[in-house]
Amino acid sequence: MPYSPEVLLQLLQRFIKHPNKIKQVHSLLITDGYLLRGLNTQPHSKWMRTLLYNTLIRAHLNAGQTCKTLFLFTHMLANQAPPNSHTFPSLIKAAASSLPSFGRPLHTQVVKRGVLFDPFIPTTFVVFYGEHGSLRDAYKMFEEISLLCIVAYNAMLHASGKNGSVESALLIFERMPDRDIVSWTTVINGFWSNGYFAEAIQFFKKMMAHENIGNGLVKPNEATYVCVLSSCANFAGRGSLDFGKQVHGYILRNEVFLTVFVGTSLIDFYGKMGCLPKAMNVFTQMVPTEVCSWNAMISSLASNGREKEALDMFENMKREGLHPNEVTFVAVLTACARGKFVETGLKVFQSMSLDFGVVPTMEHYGCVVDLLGRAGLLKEATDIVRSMPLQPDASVLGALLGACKIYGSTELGDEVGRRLLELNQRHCSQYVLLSNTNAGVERWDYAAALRKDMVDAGILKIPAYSSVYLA
DNA sequence: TTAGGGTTAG
Repeated sequence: MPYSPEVLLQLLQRFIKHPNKIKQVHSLLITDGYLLRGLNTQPHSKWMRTLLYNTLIRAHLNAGQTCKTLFLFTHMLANQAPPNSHTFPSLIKAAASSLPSFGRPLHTQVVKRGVLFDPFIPTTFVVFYGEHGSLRDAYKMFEEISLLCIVAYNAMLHASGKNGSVESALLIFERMPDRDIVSWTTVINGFWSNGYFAEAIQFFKKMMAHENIGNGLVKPNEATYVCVLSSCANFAGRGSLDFGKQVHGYILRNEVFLTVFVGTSLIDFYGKMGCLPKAMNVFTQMVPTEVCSWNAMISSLASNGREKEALDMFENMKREGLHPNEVTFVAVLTACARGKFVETGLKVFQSMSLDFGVVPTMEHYGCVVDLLGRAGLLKEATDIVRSMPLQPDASVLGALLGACKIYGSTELGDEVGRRLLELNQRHCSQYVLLSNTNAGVERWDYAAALRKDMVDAGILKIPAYSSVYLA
C-alpha cells in the first residue's frame, strides 16, 4: 500500500534538514509516481506536485547539493509542476552559492512568470547580486521591493558592505525604521571586511550603548562576537587587547557556553595578541573541539615562536582522530618554515595530498618556498616555483625574493624581483586605470568595487606608482 | 496552500 502524497510531503517537511532521509522519501515519490504528470489525476495533484518539488528543492539546497537543486527545477518544468513564488528563493540561493551563471536565467524566469512582486524573491536577488553582480544590480532589486521589511534592509546592508561601500550601508542603516542584531552585525561586518577595524569596534561600542541593548531587545550573537573579536585581533591600535578582553568578559557573563565559532575567534584573538596562555586556556575550555579550533591554536603557536609545540599539537590532533584540512596545513607548514624544520616540512607537504587528500594551494606553495628559502636552499625553492602547477603569485615570489635578500643571491633576486614587479605593475596599472576611469564618470560604486578587487587579489597599489600617463 | 528571504571563525 503506497503512502499518500500528503504523508510523503509531511515526511519531507519534517526531515528537510536530513539528507539521507530525504533520499528515501524522494525514491518513494518517484516509485509512487507522485512527481509525474498524468499518473495522479486528482484535481489538486498539480498543486501537490509543485509543493512536493518546492520542498524537495529546498531539502537539496539544505544538503548542499546545489547542482541537483537546479536539476530538480528542470524536472519540475518537464513534469508540468508550475513553479511559483516559493520555488525561486531556493533556486537563487543555490545559484548564489555555487552556480552564479544561473542567476540571469533565473531572473528572466522570475520576470516571465510575474513573481517579482513577492518580496522574498527580490530580497534573495539582493543577496545574489551583492555576491556576484554589482551594488547597482543589488540596489535595483532592493527598489523592486514594495513592502520593505527588516530582512530586506539587512540584505541590502550586506550587499553594500560586500561591495566595498560601507558608506552606503551606513546611509541605509540610518534610513531603517527599526534595526535588529543582524542589522548591527552586518554593518560591523561591513567595516571589518573592508579593513576598517577601528570603525568596526566603534560601531560595536555604539551598539552596546544603544538603548535597545539595555532593554534586552537587541543582544549580540555569535556572528557579532566573531566580527568584533576579529576586528580587535587585526587592529594594531592601542586598547584593542583590553577591549577584546572586555568582550571576552561579556561573553562569559552572558553566554551559557562557548560555541566553536566564538571559541575559535577568541583563540585567534589571543594568539594574534601574543597571549598564548589565554589562547590555550580558551582552547582547553572548549568541549567539542573541532578542526578549526585546532587550526587557530596551531597558528597561534606557530606565529609566537613556539614552532615545536605547534607540531606537537598537530600530532595530538591527528591522534584524536580529527582530519586536518587545508588551513591546518598552512599553519603546520608555517611552523616548519619559522622553526627551520626543513625535513619535517617537506614530509608534511608530501603527506597532505597523499594521506589527507588536501590539494596544495598557492598559500601552501608559498609556505614551502619560504621553508626552503629561510633554510638557504635557494635552488630547491626555485625548483618548487618552476615545477608548481599554479602560476606563482606575488606571495610565492615574495617568499623567494625574501630568501634571496637574506642569502645575498643578487642574480636570482634580480630575476625574481623583476617578475614580481611585472606581475604587480601589470595588474596594478590595469586596475588603477580602470578604477580611475570609472571614478571619473562618477561611477563611485564601481570604482570602489574595483579597488576592493585589487585588495582581494592581493595586488597592493605601489604608492608612488600612478598611471596618469596611461590615461 | 503557507514550503521560501538577512549576519559568523581558521
